[in-house]
Amino acid sequence: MRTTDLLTVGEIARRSGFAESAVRYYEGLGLLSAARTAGGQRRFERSTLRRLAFIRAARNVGLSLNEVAEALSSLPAGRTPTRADWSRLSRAWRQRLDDQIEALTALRDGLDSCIGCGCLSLQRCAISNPADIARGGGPGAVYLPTGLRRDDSRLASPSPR
Amino acid sequence: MRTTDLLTVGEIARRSGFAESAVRYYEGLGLLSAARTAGGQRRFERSTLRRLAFIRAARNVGLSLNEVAEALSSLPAGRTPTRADWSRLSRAWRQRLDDQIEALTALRDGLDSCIGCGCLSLQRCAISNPADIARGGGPGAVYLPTGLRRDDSRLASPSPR
DNA sequence: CCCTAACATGAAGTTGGCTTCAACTGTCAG
DNA sequence: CTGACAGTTGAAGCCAACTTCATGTTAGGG
Repeated sequence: MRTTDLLTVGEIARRSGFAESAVRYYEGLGLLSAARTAGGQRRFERSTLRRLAFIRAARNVGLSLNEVAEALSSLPAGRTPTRADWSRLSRAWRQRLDDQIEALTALRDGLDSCIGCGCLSLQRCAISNPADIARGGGPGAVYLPTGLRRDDSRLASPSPR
Repeated sequence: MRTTDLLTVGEIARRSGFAESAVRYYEGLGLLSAARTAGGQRRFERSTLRRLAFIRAARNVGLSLNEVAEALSSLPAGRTPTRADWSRLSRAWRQRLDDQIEALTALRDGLDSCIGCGCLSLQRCAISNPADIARGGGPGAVYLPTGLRRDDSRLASPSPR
């Protein structure tokens, strides 16, 4: 360790696998916090690496940075998160993964019948219209979890500003 | 049917659930083709609806429009696609769904050990670093199928155009 | 023949998630 | 103390996938 055990943005980037620009970007968004030297340079605590691991994992399962921020906000701001803190978050993810797997499995099983009929019917095809929910009356398809959903949510609500 | 059985962009939009702007956009990308009236207005064949169903389904399973275009290019340009044509595409999707499900399941199973240890270790955590492949030597995580991958692929290859 | 809803085009805007750039400034081994 | 390397900021750029807008044209029922 140098004078302290704090890490520069470069070290953080190298060790986490994120680009420096991404690390700075995340700090700007408040996903990370950093002390500053007298000269204004960032100095990250070691636990930042764990936070970044969390972020990467969250992105891998399809969470947006907003969702990540929300999840991270449940972690203690000051103290280093305990094992229990991380466990709580992990459990929430497990749910999300279960949801995604379930959605995809349903899609796949629906697809089997598509292959059988060669249809891709707008009205009935399970994959184009997951679980027949999409146009079932609600305001747009809401079957897939957000991370997997790519349908007319934008079309349905034109300007989500 | 009016004079012919061709559909205007408005009708296509209404029946497919896509916005008119999206339909025009897709035509611009070459995902759809349209005849033109003497006055320059688009007239779509009925099979366009099926094509759009395909597009929506593809988006739902995480394909980009580029990938959709690639898939669609395997369809006959002129004639109306046969049931066998669609079946072939559907089967390819089934593979993709299988891949996605497998990736997520692996992630989830890895997560179980995370919950056990509360770790989120950069080196070992299965969810942040799926299947311990990510930093195994290659240039970035390549475990998840493209549609689910949200890691440093961009960092690894800055401008994937 | 007229009127209006529907259509056309191209440019610009939007969102999320970063990257790149320019122009400086800080850090620290030697 | 100095020189090279690492760090700083804000603004701008980029990509996908569309949407929105302004302005002008067409289709077709009455």
